[in-house]
Amino acid sequence: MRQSGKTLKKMGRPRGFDEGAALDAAMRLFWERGYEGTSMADLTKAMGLNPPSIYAAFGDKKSLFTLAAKRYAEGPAQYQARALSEPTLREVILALFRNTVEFLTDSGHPSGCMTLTGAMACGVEANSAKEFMTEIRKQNEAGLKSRLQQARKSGELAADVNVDDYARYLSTLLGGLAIQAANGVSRKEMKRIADIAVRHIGY
Amino acid sequence: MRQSGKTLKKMGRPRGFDEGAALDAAMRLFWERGYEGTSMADLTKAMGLNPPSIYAAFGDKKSLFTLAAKRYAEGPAQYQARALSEPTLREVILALFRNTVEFLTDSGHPSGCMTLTGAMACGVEANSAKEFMTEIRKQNEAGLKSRLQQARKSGELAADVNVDDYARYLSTLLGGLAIQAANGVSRKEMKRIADIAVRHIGY
DNA sequence: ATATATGTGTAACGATTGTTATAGATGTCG
DNA sequence: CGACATCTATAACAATCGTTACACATATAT
Repeated sequence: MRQSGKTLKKMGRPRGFDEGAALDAAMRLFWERGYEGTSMADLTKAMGLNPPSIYAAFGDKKSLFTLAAKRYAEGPAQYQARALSEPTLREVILALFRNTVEFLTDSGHPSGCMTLTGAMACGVEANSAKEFMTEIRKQNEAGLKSRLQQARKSGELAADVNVDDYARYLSTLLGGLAIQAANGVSRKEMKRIADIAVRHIGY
Repeated sequence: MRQSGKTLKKMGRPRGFDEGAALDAAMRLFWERGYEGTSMADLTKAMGLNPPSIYAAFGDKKSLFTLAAKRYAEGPAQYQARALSEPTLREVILALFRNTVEFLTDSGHPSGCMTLTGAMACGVEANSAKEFMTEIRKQNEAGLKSRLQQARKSGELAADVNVDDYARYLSTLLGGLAIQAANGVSRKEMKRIADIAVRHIGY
């Protein structure tokens, strides 16, 4: 349907903008605010285009989001694929974690993973709702932390263990399970994941 | 401001609905579809109330969401607090994972954790976007899995390790890090989480 | 140059968003 | 029984949503 480089038939007026750059702007916006949190008005502003140009080049909003997501998967998200190409398994796993941490906290792009934030909607409007959810998660982590401190005093937890870090680590595992649930993983499968987790922890 | 039980001044027409039940309906809806994915029209239908009744009893949409979220934290989400009250640390951690898996996959309520899904918007409209994000996450996990299979053939990974489960486990950890990023955890802190993770795995 | 095909800009579309004004119903209190 | 206070229902509000009709600009092809 679409053909931008070659001259096949009668050409009309050529496109006056860089499709890649426009798509990048859309990607960043979806990445930051999620699908529902990003309006076409926001997009027109960020992409520097008027609605008809967007619709002509990328289709409707859903289609634009899909294109932006593909660009994300084939671009910024390649840090994972790079890790997988390390020679040994040990290096793969170390690189996986190293790259992930680096990517998630890189200031060069919206922080976080678009596969989460892109669905975690947040127009400026809904920001307070999102923040409140974050607060609840932090409270849970705080509860866990104080329980760990208690265990430390009772000697159940070695004194050289950093309680903050360990609470965050456990929180990370539990939060990861919530994502697996969002992925549609079954209870049986999740139990096996949890089994591996507690086994590796040492319980 | 509000007073429902006691008779203090002149009373007017009493409320014709159960506030708790109405709030439960709102909670379920937000839990399933997120803040932005749930419209006031949806809420009026699910709660069986007309807009003015909702606004009089719970305030505006933001306020209603906050009340619903509190109800969630103090109700269904107490599974975590219950785990923390186990006598020993070992039991705490085992219960934490057991309860979490059970809760996340319980068919008695919307699956997943509201602190994620409540912010992960999805009106029916945006569902395809969310599903596409899930698909990307699954593809990443699949890539990881095939890399593990390769490692297994080369002997780096013990033959008795279930590759599916192990891939999901690593995915869980990495996804959990993405949530930590959404929580606003710093790079330095995330590195320490990752250190604990790889140490426990054995690398 | 003329015809044609495509892109761009403006301005509007109907639908839905969250919210509220208004009128009527229904209870409690003096 | 009124007088009053509150709740309920209908219907509308302005604003924004995603989307498109229309007119005009700008390129290629003959």
